[in-house]
Amino acid sequence: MTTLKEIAQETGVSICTVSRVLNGKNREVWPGPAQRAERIRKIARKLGYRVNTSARAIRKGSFHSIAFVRHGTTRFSWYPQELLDGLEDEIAHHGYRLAMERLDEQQLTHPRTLPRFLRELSVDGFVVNIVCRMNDSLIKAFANYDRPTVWTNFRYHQDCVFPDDFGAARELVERLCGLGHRRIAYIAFDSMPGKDEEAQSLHYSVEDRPAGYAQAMEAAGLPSRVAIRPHSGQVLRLDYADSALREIAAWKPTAIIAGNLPEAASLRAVARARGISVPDDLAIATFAPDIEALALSAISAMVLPFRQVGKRAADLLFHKLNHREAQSFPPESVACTWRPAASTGDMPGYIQAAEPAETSGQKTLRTP
Amino acid sequence: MTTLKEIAQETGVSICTVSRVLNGKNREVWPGPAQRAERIRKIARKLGYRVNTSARAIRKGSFHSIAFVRHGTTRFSWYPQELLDGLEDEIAHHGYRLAMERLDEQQLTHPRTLPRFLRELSVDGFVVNIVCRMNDSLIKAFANYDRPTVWTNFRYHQDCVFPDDFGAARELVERLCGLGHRRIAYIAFDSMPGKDEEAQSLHYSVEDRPAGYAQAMEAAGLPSRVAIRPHSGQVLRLDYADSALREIAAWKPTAIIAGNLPEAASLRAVARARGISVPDDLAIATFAPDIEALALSAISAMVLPFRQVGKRAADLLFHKLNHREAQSFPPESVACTWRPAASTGDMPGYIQAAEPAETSGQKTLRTP
DNA sequence: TTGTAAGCGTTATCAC
DNA sequence: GTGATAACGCTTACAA
Repeated sequence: MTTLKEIAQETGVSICTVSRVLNGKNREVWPGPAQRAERIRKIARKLGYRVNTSARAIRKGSFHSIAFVRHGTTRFSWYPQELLDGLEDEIAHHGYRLAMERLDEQQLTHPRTLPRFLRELSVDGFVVNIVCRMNDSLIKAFANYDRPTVWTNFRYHQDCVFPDDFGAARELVERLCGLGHRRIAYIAFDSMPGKDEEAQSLHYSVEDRPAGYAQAMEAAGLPSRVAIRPHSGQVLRLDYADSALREIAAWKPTAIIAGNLPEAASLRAVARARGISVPDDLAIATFAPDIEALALSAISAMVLPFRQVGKRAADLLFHKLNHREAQSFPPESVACTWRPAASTGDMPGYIQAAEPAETSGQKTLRTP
Repeated sequence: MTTLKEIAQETGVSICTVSRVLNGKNREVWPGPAQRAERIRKIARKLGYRVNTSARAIRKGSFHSIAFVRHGTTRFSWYPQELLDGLEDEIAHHGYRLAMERLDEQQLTHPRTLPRFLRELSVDGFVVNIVCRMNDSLIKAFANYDRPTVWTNFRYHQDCVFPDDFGAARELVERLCGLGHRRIAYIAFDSMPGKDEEAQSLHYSVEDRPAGYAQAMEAAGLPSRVAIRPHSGQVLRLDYADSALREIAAWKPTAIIAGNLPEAASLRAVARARGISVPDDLAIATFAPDIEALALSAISAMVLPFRQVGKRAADLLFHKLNHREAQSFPPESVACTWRPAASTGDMPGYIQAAEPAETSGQKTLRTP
């Protein structure tokens, strides 16, 4: 690795001159020094000089590094690429770097096996992505480390940034009302009935989405109808979708809000199998990150703003870093945006290939 | 932050003694020094001492940090959490850390906007996760940086680690043969017909899986049958699944290998809608990472070993780091493992709720 | 504008 | 087993 020393020797000036020139701390108004500065830069380029960030860090007293902390158990952490994107953009803008760290279950109970990044604390702050509602011990554990911390995709009473799932559910109801829907049901496969221990490991949206739905329906003076199935880790639950749709069929809904995208996909698949056109006969709406690969044109969605969540988390972290007295901030929810279903929900190719509508018989869900 | 100096002052010994004790470089066989060492450790603990990794790095001449490089465009990178897990485990084992970095398209063409980690090169090596087959310029770009580099989930003629998709497809055929299947079709929705420019942006598995299938079928003396649909970014393509199943229905397959999990899920959904029992009437097999959430009990799969891919990538990177003369290594594919469908493929709950089988009419795919 | 010199926190060397 | 001393690469008063 090229050092300032080598460049100094090559150019015949002192080390600190090289440092100053390369950091742009000379005004370079006179021709002589300006020429010399140009020569220094040229040689630095020729030698492929890169500043040694460790040496710089040791002088500046900062690691210029933020840890992104996820849970060792996959389902206890959730972040789309977008969240990392937003985070990285903002962090890079401040000249910092993102270090991926993992926190395993037993590392919290046995401090002997603390992960390296906590043993060494070689970062300036934490962005935590542990989305389950565990007991407060974890949060207190982070409070003990003298580092600014921001929680992402997690709702708590302070220091957190998360998509406004409650507001999104409300807006979904309002949008559907605006489209003329009056009988809007809510279907989810991953809510737990009770407030038992297991429920504590669920993402806040599992509570907030149905709550937002219920509140908005009540505010609109409309009757709510909810069908819940117990959680299962499967990507498609056609059996759940089928039985949930049957459960509310007699109620004749014209729109359904699904708890998440796979659930919406399951519902759509079952609707198709029954010859119900989506969204023409039955609107399906849900919540989804803005990932191209998840595009489901027939399904309306509130788009979860994970890029902004990441960006905002970084903003708040740097604010904490620059104002060490500011110890915590109130919870921040980021608004979701409405993405209506494409009008060509059922693709011509499928319509043509589908079973003749009369064979599926069941039409109870169709609107008059 | 507590430093060695403070501990030295507190205990009344020299800085380097503290350093030695804390690094366990004293044998501590005599009682006197052993007691003193204990006292030093105690005070270090009391003061909350953490080694300054920057200072250590500057002394050791290493950043103790590996960059994980992903592409700024989401679809050009792909890594499950498992890959990161395997990588982190191995990296942490060597006392290194993982820095997340992103490479955007225009940063490659305009060197002015090089990302910080490449401008500063403050890592010891690169683990690259850019899975599209772009032109070689990117690979050459990395070769220019004097850092060991390993490519993951990417097949190339050197310096890469990836799941053995070709072998997995072969094994899928062999396993299905072992179960008595003779008419095995291959269905995929994301292969491009030609070798055009767009195809260069595809993952290697899009080629390797059908190729492995074709080779194994030929080796078994069985006729191949392939149905391909053009790529679309949607999570479910029931229309594709429907038309592809129709296309090969007359051939009367007893098993289908799907190009990936969403495709398998689409096929299963359509099979269900038609009253075809999976896997009893029609076996569906595919390729999938070992993520709990993707469990689809009725579908057989070759499990993609991403944890090992990550681990192996780290292994190879550290080998390169420790033997700087070893400039490159031949491509390494990691074997996948067979995960058969659960026998209770169609859940009783669904069967009960499903349309009566006679209404769907279409039984062409059933085996005699 | 430039050079000298000190110092950041740590580790390695080498006499003791 | 210990401690003085030097060194890692860089930044920055301060004096020239």
